Amino acid sequence: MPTILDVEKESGVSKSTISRFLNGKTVTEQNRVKIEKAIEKLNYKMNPIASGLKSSKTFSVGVVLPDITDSFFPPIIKEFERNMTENGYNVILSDYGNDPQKEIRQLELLSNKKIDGAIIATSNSSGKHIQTCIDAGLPVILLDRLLPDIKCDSITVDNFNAVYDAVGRCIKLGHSNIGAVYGQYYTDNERINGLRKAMLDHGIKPEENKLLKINVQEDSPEENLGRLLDMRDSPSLIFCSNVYIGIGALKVRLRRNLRIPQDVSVLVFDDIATFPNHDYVSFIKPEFSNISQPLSEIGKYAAKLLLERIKTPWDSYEAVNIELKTRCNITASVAKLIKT
Amino acid sequence: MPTILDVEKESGVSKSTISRFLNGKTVTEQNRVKIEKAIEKLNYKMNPIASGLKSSKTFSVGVVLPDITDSFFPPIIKEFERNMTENGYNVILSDYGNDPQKEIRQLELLSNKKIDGAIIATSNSSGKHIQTCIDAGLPVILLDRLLPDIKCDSITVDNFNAVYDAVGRCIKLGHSNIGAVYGQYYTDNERINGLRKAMLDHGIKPEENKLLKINVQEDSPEENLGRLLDMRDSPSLIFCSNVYIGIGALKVRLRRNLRIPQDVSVLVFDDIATFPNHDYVSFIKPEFSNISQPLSEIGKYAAKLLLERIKTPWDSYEAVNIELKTRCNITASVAKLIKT
DNA sequence: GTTCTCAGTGAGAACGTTCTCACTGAAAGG
DNA sequence: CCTTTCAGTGAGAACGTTCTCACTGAGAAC
Repeated sequence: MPTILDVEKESGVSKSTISRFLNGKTVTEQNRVKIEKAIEKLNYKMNPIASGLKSSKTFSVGVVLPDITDSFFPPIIKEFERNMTENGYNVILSDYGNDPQKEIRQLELLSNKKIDGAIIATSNSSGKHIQTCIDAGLPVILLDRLLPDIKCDSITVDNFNAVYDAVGRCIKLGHSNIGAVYGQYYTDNERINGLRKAMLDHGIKPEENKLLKINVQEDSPEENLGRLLDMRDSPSLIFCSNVYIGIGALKVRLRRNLRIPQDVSVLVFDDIATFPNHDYVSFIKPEFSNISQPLSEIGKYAAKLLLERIKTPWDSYEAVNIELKTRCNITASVAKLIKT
Repeated sequence: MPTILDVEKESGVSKSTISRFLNGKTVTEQNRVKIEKAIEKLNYKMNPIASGLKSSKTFSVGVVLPDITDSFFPPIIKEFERNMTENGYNVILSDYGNDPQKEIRQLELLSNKKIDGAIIATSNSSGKHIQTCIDAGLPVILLDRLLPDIKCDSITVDNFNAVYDAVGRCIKLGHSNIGAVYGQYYTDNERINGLRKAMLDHGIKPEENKLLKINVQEDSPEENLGRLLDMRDSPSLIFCSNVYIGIGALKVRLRRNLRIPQDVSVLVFDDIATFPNHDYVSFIKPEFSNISQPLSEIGKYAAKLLLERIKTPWDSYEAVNIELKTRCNITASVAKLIKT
């Protein structure tokens, strides 16, 4: 492999000037020609390891996730990677398998590896490990949640307001007896609080026994949806706070042969068919009303912000939260109980 | 950040010995204690960039894919990453968006980045870019396909034999009027050839007008499945050579309200519900008979083989193909036309 | 007791860049 | 015409490791 010293010999231009040229600084026209000719002739490629040693930049960034087989992440990663690659960065993938302890270890490993930045979908409610990175000058961006006790950039969607608005629209259609099944995560919590607030602001008292919290890893969404349906005073509208529960609703619909929205109206957070090769649901009519997240956008903005942070010295910015808009699609799955 | 020289001063042991200790060579007990104490005290972490400069090892490997949002890949990547991480390697993700030209560029970028190895699901039928890497001493492992003209390790499943056997079983159940819809990829080709051979070996001449090749990006699987169903002498068994087409079959079943297997028998290559949060199909009875690929295993063996190749000097091995076994599950979706 | 072996050691070169700093010479300013 | 400026230059140090090589000294072999 030819080195910059070979190019120096071949071109007759000093390695300092060659290095400058390679890093985009201006050199005289005649030197540019000489250098380019020599590089071409030798098929010289700069060695990024040697380059990184002095500059302590690796042009690699980390992506730390709980589970890449969760359909939420691939579209985000795809767009993130595309944007980072376009800017000369590589993306290192780190799946911590939903293990909060492993998450901490993985982030530390990446940090020791001298990555230039990272995005992380954390499962720890404490952000100590993240704060450590930031303090060490490593830019980190939080994905899909906030950690109130640390100063850290984040990309989220407006879970609270999205549900607040969507449920508000359903209430205006006449629904007041509202139930929900929701999961154990940060986002589920935000969403269900949006629902509560919407009800309260419309003068409806949420019935807590109709808001069922489940552990999506352990509990069955279908079973809990069934409990709502089997109540004496069963809800006219059921909100499913994530895709797992939405799919539960789909199963219940088919199993019980439910008529939607005659028997019950349904509102789901997330898209049920996210994967291009798994869209075997959208044609079942009526589609569920849903709130869909701009997954590619999340990846895009994560890349954009991270690139900015990498450029800027660590102490000269305030942490920001980029809150992206969801898209709400109320379909025939929500009954109009009153004329509008 | 403390360096090895700080540890040298603190411990009184020379940096050579410290380096040896850090790389797992034996040092005397007393030196070990001194070094460990100094490292602990200074919170020293080895700088992998500096280390990589001399040793030209980055402990990073690449994963080059056409599309990470294809549900086929995440389970593979997950297991691959887990195994590589356990062995101290990082995984760099590179999604080339189904663009063969970009694939070549991305692999070259990774190669220039001095990764230690790579796995690639190629979309190029020529392996020139891969051969270039191998010749340069960079181990590359092919995923899910073979390239006959280059000497390269690969991990595949036994597409041909899996279909050969499965179709053979269907034929023994009495099916002889067999149709198929298949895609444009290498694997589709292997599979459909397995089908052809199975028919021929049972003395049945495949009717080529019932073996419909489609471009899964452009053509509609449903439409083509419909064409088979609408034939005067329509097949008693339809083989779908991949998950996209299998989902097409699912849609057709629901749209046309087909009775399976009374109206037609179905055999699908791949699992329809691969994603943990997308299993809203398996409960529709009868499940489609299918051939499922051991995705985690693919990731595991890819990691195993790649680690081996990284250890071994490039010219001392013969390229191998690891062909993993699929699992065939013939359900009630294939009618028994004759008593067995 | 003398030689041989060999695991363990430390000094210093090497890896291939970037960075620092002093220098050059042409253009600008007086 | 003389000073000032400043973009561009090249020599050599620096980055933090690993590698090479000559050396040590304890135990084995004779």
